[in-house]
Amino acid sequence: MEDRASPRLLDAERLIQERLGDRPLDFDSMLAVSNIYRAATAVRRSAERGVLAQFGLSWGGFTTLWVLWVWGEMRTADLAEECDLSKATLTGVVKTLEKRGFVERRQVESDRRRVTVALTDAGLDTIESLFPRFNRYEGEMVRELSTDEKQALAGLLRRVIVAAGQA
Amino acid sequence: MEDRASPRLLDAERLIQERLGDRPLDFDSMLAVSNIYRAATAVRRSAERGVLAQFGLSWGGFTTLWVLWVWGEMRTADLAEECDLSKATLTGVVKTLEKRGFVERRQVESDRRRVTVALTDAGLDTIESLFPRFNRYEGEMVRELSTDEKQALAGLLRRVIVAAGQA
DNA sequence: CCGGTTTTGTTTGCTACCAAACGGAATCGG
DNA sequence: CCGATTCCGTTTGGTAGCAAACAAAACCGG
Repeated sequence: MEDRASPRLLDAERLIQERLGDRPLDFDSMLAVSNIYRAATAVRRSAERGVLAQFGLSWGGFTTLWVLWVWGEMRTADLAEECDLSKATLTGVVKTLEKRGFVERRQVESDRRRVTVALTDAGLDTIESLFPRFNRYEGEMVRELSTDEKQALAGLLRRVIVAAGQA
Repeated sequence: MEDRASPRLLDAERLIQERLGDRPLDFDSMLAVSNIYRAATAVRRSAERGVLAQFGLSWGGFTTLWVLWVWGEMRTADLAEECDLSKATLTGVVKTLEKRGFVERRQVESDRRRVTVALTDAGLDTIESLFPRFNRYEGEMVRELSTDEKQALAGLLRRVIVAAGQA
């Protein structure tokens, strides 16, 4: 069965194979990995331009808002973990979100090393109105896949996430 | 069939569903998209730490070297396109690669607006010895998948790339 | 208590990434 | 030719991202 939807991508992949075909390489793994990365870039760029820009948010900023919405006020370290960012990066993202008035920092009384981050009212309003739109946009980006295929894709990726984390 | 390899990921996904389950959301699309992004981050980080750091290269720097290796000397705009980066970003990446001695810029005689980028001898040596290692590492990161599954994954992602590009 | 250790978030220094503005070079219509 | 336009790569100004160094606070053994 031919992949009618993406002749250009496949052509490029074939050309690469022609150029490197005489070497003993693992093309299946190469194409799987490079397409993961390309897809992530495409998805991020599209969402940032198509939805997030209107709210003045980057992908990382959106993710942070979303995590705080789902889980509520959180300590910095846990928030970084949940957003899949280093603590250092999170400090910067939170700084930007504070500037925009979406979140606020709170000193923890019982342990003054600690800081929690929470949504402001404006942040809550924003994520409440943004997330349904974002989710519809996600649907657009994977509209070519059936429900089964979306689930299969998520499942395959889950196994890659685990394996890459251990590699 | 349960997904034994990633209980934590699935648990987190279930918790999110519990928290948002009363809203009319498209969870299949949400999980597909977020796992694409998570997998790309995992793969990039793992490769940068496990292979590229030894050569003083970032993911973007490696990609650029690789494209130049496969396709040969290229004009800036084409190189940016092939690396899936903006021209502005590519200018910076090339600057770094020049500093490291991996590539060189060349003025085009016939059109002085144009610049080409080419591998130096050091750059060629580097990519020749690096790429086989990188490719083995790619294999490690997707080791949990069979050949068929890798190809299926690449195929599904190709369709997402196209759809996201049009969304 | 008190000195050493661990924990926690921030800062520092660097690279990467983009959009938009720019400035020099080529091209095209007249 | 020449003025307007288009083309090309870089610069500018901003956010994001990491590792490593850091400072302050808490903890712990004696």
